[in-house]
Amino acid sequence: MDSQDQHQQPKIDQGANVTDISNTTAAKGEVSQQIGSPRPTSTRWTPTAEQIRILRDLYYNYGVRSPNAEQIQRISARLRQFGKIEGKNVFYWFQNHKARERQKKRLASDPNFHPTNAHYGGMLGSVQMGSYRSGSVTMEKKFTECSLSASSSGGLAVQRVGWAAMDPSFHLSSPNCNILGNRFHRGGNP
Amino acid sequence: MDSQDQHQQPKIDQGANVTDISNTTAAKGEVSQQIGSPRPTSTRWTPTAEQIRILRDLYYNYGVRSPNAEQIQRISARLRQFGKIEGKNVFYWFQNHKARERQKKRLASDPNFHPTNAHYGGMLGSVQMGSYRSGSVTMEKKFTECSLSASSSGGLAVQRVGWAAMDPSFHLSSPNCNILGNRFHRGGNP
DNA sequence: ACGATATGAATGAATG
DNA sequence: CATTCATTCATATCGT
Repeated sequence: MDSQDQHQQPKIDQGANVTDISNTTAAKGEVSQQIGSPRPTSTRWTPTAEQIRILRDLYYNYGVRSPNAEQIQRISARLRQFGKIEGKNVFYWFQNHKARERQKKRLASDPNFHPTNAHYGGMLGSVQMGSYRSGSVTMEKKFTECSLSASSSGGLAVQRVGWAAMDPSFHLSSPNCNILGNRFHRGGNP
Repeated sequence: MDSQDQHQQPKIDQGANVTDISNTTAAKGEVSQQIGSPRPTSTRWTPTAEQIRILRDLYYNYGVRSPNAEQIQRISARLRQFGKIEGKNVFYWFQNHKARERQKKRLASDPNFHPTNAHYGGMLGSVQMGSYRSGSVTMEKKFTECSLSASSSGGLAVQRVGWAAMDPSFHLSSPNCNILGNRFHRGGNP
């Protein structure tokens, strides 16, 4: 949310772009709206079958996981010929795809992994963080710049952890210093 | 700029999930900590509407982008009256907001020309502090002393990090006083 | 029609 | 600063 927008919800505008859906493939979840629809349906990008196919191909057959801005540009440009799409859609797609794949893996290997969006407790045992995670996981945590505001050398103090140095309360939950080490590196992604 | 980023406003309650119970991170003490809680109180900061409003105001109307430690302290102190918050939250907020605004540009459907010196006006209808980089690519001036002094002004409204609040004429002008004691490196992005 | 699920979008928190 | 990861919210879509 960057724009100073505050509006929302009942908004179903969207310029109703073309987004031609040529063939009526409708294989699976093919889009099916727009085309001069009196009601501006759809608020979010609904990938076409071709777009998904290509994205998957890039992901699985070409190992694309986190394309950079340039790649995203190229990819989205290419996919645009199959329907409306923006760079952020591609960005989110890879982001989500990777994350969910990883999540699924964790879920599979870890019997006691948080139920994410569970509708009601599925998990028992009030676990939270710390422990388990067998395999090749690294609890890697570095205390690199833990040394609060070294000095103003050069005129600009290290902005890193700037707040840590300035917050008097600073109670055991400082990010970089991370005494809690709440970050477990994801088990290598295949 | 068709992005209608929103969410998290329709529900003033916010953060409350269907099955979620008493979230309301708002103006309440809210005892965090999980400890056998049926719902592990989220560990991360969930900004209230007021807090976001103020942050955005600082960002867009006052050009605050990378507040330093003192400023972060003041800002968080001010925001604290609307809900639990720490300095790091403010720090990250600005950090993320800025980064995402930039990223959005990079992922925008149109190819940006990088940089050399062209400042590509984007979609910001807001101030976006101009470009007073006056020739020198690197003007590393620090205006740290520029801030502060406000303390008893506003009261009800935002305290506005001082300087800016004192001069009405500055409204939407150039926050030259920049809280950011920044350094313009790599002429490309403002 | 729902309810469940899949997935797009947003964003707090970190890391490099 | 930019990149990445984790979580969560919001919906489109599908199943029954």
